[in-house]
Amino acid sequence: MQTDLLHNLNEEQLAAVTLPSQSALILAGAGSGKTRVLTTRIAWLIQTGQVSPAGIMAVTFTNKAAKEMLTRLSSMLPINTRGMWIGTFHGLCNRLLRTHYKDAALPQTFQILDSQDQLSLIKRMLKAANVDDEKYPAKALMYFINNAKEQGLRANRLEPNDPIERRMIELYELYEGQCQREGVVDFAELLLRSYELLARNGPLRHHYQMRFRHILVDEFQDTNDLQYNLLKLLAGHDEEGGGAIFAVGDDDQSIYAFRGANVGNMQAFEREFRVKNLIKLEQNYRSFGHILDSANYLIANNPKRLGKNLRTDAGQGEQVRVYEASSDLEEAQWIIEEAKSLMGEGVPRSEIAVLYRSNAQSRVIEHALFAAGIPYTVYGGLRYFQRAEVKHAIAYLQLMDNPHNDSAFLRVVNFPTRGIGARSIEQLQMAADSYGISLYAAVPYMTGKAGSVLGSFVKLIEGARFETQQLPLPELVRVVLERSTLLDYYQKEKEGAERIENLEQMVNAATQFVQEEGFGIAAPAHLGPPSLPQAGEAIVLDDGVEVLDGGAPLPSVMSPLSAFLTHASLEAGDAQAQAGQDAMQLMTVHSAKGLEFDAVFITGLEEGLFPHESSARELDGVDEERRLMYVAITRARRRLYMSFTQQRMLHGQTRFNMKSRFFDELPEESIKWLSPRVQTNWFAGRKSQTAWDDTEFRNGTDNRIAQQITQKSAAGNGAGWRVGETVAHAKFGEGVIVNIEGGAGAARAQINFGAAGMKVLDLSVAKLERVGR
DNA sequence: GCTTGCAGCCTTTTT
DNA sequence: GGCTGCAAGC
Repeated sequence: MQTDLLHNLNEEQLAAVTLPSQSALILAGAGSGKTRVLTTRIAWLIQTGQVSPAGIMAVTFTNKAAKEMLTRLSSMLPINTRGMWIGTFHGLCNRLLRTHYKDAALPQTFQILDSQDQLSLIKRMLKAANVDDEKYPAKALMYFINNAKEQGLRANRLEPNDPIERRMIELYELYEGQCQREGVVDFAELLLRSYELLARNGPLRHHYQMRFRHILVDEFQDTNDLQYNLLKLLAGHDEEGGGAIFAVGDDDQSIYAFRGANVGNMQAFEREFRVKNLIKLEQNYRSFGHILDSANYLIANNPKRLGKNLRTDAGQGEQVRVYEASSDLEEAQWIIEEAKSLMGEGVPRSEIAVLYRSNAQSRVIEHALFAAGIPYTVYGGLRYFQRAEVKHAIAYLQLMDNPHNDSAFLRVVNFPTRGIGARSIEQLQMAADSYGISLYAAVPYMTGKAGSVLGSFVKLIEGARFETQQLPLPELVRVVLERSTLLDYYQKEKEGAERIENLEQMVNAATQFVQEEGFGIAAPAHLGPPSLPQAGEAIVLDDGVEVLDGGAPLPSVMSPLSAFLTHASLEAGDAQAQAGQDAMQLMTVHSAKGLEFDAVFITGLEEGLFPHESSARELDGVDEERRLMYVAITRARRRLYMSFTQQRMLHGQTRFNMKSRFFDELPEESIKWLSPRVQTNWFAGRKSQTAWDDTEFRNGTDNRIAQQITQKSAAGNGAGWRVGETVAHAKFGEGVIVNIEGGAGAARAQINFGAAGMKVLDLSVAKLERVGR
């Protein structure tokens, strides 16, 4: 088995896997065996004795990817992978901070806020500080804070440009204080704290630099600046004797710039680490020729690429089938017809995927599938650990582990109701504020009825904690579910059955967690898995304090409860649970990344939707949309469908979109148009247009901008102007009327002037001319 | 303290 | 169109 390690690799893959111990960049195209190269590289390094399992760190972006890597690795090598540093950025940072919590100035039981928690903490804070939430919306502040953190900036290092920003910075500072008091940490904080810990603590940094000789990074194009800097620190980039970084990525699949990912990190890495070996994996093992040609043609329209062309030995295969529907309903109907015939040809339902740009598009398709009685799964719904009832139960557990978590306190102090109203909480909040302590700690200062009711809540928590001290985690969870009366509460609810089920599922989740992480296994967990070199090596820090090396498995640094709570925040529980059911797959293009299917439908290929209208406003926005389209195309193995529609209901309005510009960027010979030449009588006065006849796109002034025409009954409105009509304005040039509002006489028109932007003009004042077409 | 109704929201997503 | 969050009313 082990000798076969390098057997089935192609030349490029082999070269990448067996590179010398230097930093390297692997440009891995879609379907080129990227994960395979990563895992084989790790196995090869270990097998050839270049490094021990403890000397490897491998970072991914999702838990799923990390799990996949671990599974494949253990099938390649007879080693116990538990305790190896393979995980997500956040997971590994958590591990580091748990081990060195004192040096990171965190309480031992610090808890992790997910985005929901973070937002509600900010809202609560803004309210308490009497901040005008019109002027400083919680979401905007959250965005501001996360953004700053992702650039490695604390409040005291930010320079305000205006009074608003000055206030934002103050609020950022206030937020940090609140988190510190509560002993909670948001996602970005996990990374920033880790970065600061290593940056400030020389011996600790040095220790990890010496330990991790090989750092492997998956999806490198998705790293943000903070992550990149953390990697630089760990690899000892500026210092002597640093380790090697093996970065794998694909600039063409960078689709997360909107959340801070910086593709530029790839070039920066190449430059800063003086990468000698840039290897391209261009052999594709997934798709047939016409599909790959389409992807290659399309992406060639992007400037600023590192450059790469996928090829296949599989032959041309079938052409890409394109369909123009008359409406979104009809588009859905067509998908079903085609899917049925695919199933008739023996394609399993789970091998048929329907992709769309935004979640809102799924509804119509779901309706149609439901009516047709075809089983389907929608990805991207509410995840297990985010469900309200589960969050409630988690909050009880959080309070037992860290009572100063105010968010958890507020969530359940009166749920199920126990007569603690808004007024009591207000008083409690005041007491807490005046002493600068948590709500929980402030309870003893309360008097009267409120005092006694709150007191009994505290007793409930303390009692549960005492009672469960010696119990294994799953038992503990069960006891808490009962003592909190959550189960009773939902038993009485009419619609509570599913919630009860979810709560009981928590006991199972705890059982599974304990098994997987090795809590409560007969052999003392702190000794680590047998095949791993002793990971709990002691490090002596500056202050003479000895700490364990962070490579120690979780059971030696955390209580089962703390660890379980961490797991709940870091791993939203992708328990889509419907596994086993053979169902068609519905998802956004974003969530399809990394997956593949025999047949793929890319739907809603319309200007304004895909590329999305908001992308026009962003720098290089359309390029990112094109990469998104590239990702979508390369999901398909054998058959690819694309569709667009003349008319679509979105946000309660009917929109008439042009077909996507991306169609113009595909190779003609790879495309097969399925729809007949449909006459599209959008509105009188406009030449009817054939769907795929490009001449109008190419010759028109710029019809691409003339999108999204909102249908309104324009008749009788504003001096006979019609929605959709092309007009000319002395200053703004040519534009298309997008909307008309107000009655006759006081009518205004919203007009898209393309380059000059969207304007609202008063029709009785503006001098407009009709442009005959 | 709970239910009801209305205004405002709406790109993509993981941790 | 449909969901969420908040305020008014019972």
